[in-house]
Amino acid sequence: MNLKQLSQLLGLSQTTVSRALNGYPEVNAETRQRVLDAVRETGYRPNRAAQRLATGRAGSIGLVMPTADGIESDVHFGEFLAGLGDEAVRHDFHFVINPSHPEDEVATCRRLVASGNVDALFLAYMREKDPRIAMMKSLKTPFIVHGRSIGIPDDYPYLDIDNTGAFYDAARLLTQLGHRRFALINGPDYLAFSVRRRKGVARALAELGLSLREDCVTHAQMTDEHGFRAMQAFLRLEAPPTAVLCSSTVLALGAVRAINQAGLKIGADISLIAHDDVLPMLKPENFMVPLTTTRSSLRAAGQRIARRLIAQILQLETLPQQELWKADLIVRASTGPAPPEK
Amino acid sequence: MNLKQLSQLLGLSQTTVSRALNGYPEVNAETRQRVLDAVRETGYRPNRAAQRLATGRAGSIGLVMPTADGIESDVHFGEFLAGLGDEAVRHDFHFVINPSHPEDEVATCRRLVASGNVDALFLAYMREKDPRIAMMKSLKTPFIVHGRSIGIPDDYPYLDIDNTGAFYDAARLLTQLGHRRFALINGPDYLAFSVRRRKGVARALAELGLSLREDCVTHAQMTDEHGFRAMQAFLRLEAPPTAVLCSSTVLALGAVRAINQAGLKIGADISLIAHDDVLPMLKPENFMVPLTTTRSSLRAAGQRIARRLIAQILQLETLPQQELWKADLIVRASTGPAPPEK
DNA sequence: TCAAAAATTCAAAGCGCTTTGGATTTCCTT
DNA sequence: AAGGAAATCCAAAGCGCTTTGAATTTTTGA
Repeated sequence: MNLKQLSQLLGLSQTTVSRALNGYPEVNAETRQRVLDAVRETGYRPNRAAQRLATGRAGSIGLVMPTADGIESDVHFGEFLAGLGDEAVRHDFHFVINPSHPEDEVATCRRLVASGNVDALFLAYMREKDPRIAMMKSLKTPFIVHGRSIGIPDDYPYLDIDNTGAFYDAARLLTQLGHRRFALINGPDYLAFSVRRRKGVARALAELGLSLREDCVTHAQMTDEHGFRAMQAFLRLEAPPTAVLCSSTVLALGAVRAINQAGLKIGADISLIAHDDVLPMLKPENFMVPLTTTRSSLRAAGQRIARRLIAQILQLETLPQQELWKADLIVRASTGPAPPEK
Repeated sequence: MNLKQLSQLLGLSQTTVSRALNGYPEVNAETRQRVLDAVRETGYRPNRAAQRLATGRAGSIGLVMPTADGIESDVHFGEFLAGLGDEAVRHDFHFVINPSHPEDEVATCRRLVASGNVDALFLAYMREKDPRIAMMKSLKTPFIVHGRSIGIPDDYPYLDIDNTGAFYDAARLLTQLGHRRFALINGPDYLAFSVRRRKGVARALAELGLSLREDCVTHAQMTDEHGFRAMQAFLRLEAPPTAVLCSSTVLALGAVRAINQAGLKIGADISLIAHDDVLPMLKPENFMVPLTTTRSSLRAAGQRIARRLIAQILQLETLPQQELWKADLIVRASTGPAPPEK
């Protein structure tokens, strides 16, 4: 069943049927209803290839996967992709997934856009002064950044969470509980979100005239292993921290183990707050001691980004160009008053 | 630059140029060379949408992502996808990534095929008697299975590794080293590869009249955490195993930690072999004690599957319908003679 | 009531590629 | 040298949709 057959069936021209389906105003309401009914009955689905050819739109979104050591197998990536896919499938949008070496990202993006196979690009894993942004702004292809760069103006479309705010709030909760010795188990130091989270913690401490000690911060891939090692190192310090923040529940997993192993009690000897991307496989409430978290769903972000990207391509609706989501601070049992000084 | 312009430039018809580019025989070798040279010079790239419309092929591959708890964030997924993408991008193929609840996979696959948006489907996470296979065979859309089901005939296109053989070989190495008490830290029990790996170990033991004790096998998501807990449990047994097999280096990570924590020496007190998917972020040779592994690159599998899928769609070349890759057994320091009985 | 404006609808021209069915040339045989 | 086969190349017809420019019908205003 194609447009021609459908229009013959209805005794209308292809033009009218096409317009009825695509929401153009110059078509009688009654006629439109007839068309929609016929579509439902016949199960007509427009041929995407023909639409793409006629409109010049590719109907797909490009994403460049950084394929370096320690990045490509990011646990968080699958979850985000699930969100993206969820929304994209609803609009029959495709993906072009282009693996690339991280040093080559700019060129890969450029090539992908030039290929004409995508009509929007998705960017993530932002770094400081990320060169991809200037490059994309020089092209006319729409794009959205997940996260934000640092050190360049925020005048591009992005969706980010308020990392600074989230970690400020978390650290603030802990200072209010009397904690003074802090540690942060963070993501890679070249990624912008890590920088912001660190800044959030530092700010909360600065309000009390404190600062984050250099040996109480670690930066690395967000793996369980990293969490474990980092926590072990902290516990070996002269005056170990009593308040620890983790950039991911994956990191927290390792940290918790190290704490238990040291015979300390979470929420009493040590308070812990982790950032929760809402990975279904790792729920903070299922930890032995339920974790206090700053929460923001990665999957929801994926959906929203797909939605905005698609809206922009189809010029359906005007969604905000920049969004900064606040993370929820969820207090559970892993945070408690600072232990008395010995 | 489009076909028309290119052909005018060359003083040829569109037909001839098209044929020259698509490798048809009825074109003079010299003419073809002229065309190819012109393409290089002008940078002409055929419009994919037009090709798709003309040929009726969608130019994309569908993949249904299981989106259940503990599956979608599979660390191994990203790595596999990198392989797929790598090959697909070379042929301008797209992906349609369709998230789905696992109980709904069959219907989702069917819908995806019916949408006409994909001309091949990729299936993975095979279970016993997986219903998707019969369903796909009833349709005419090409598909490839990564892995194999169990309990139904192997008469569909697949790429699998010889899981039984790999784990048989691994276990055999250990029995030859004198080990008699075995344990297996495995993937989820409903997945076919887990079943096969267990079978491989059981077979090697059976040759010596031994069997795998029920309390020496665990099945769960392949996370560090699982590896750690499982190993801890084994070590608490009356007569702990001296030989342990892990279905993933991710599991081994946790297992190693548990062993170290118990003060035991890997390769002396306990021998360990893990299956290595060649995740760049987790190299077995970088473990404190380098790990003996059964190795098979997940990324290579992704590339190969994309290659076969695309070849089948374009009918380029005839690649084998069924491939069973042997895993390499790489002996490193984590395996040694069984310790003397006390 | 009639011309002008607004609301609907339509025919036809692409979008850029593949492919069918013929032309036209060139190459062999005999 | 002539007839037929083989080798090349071409014009034109789609593929199924969108969109332009115009035609037709309905409303509106004076």
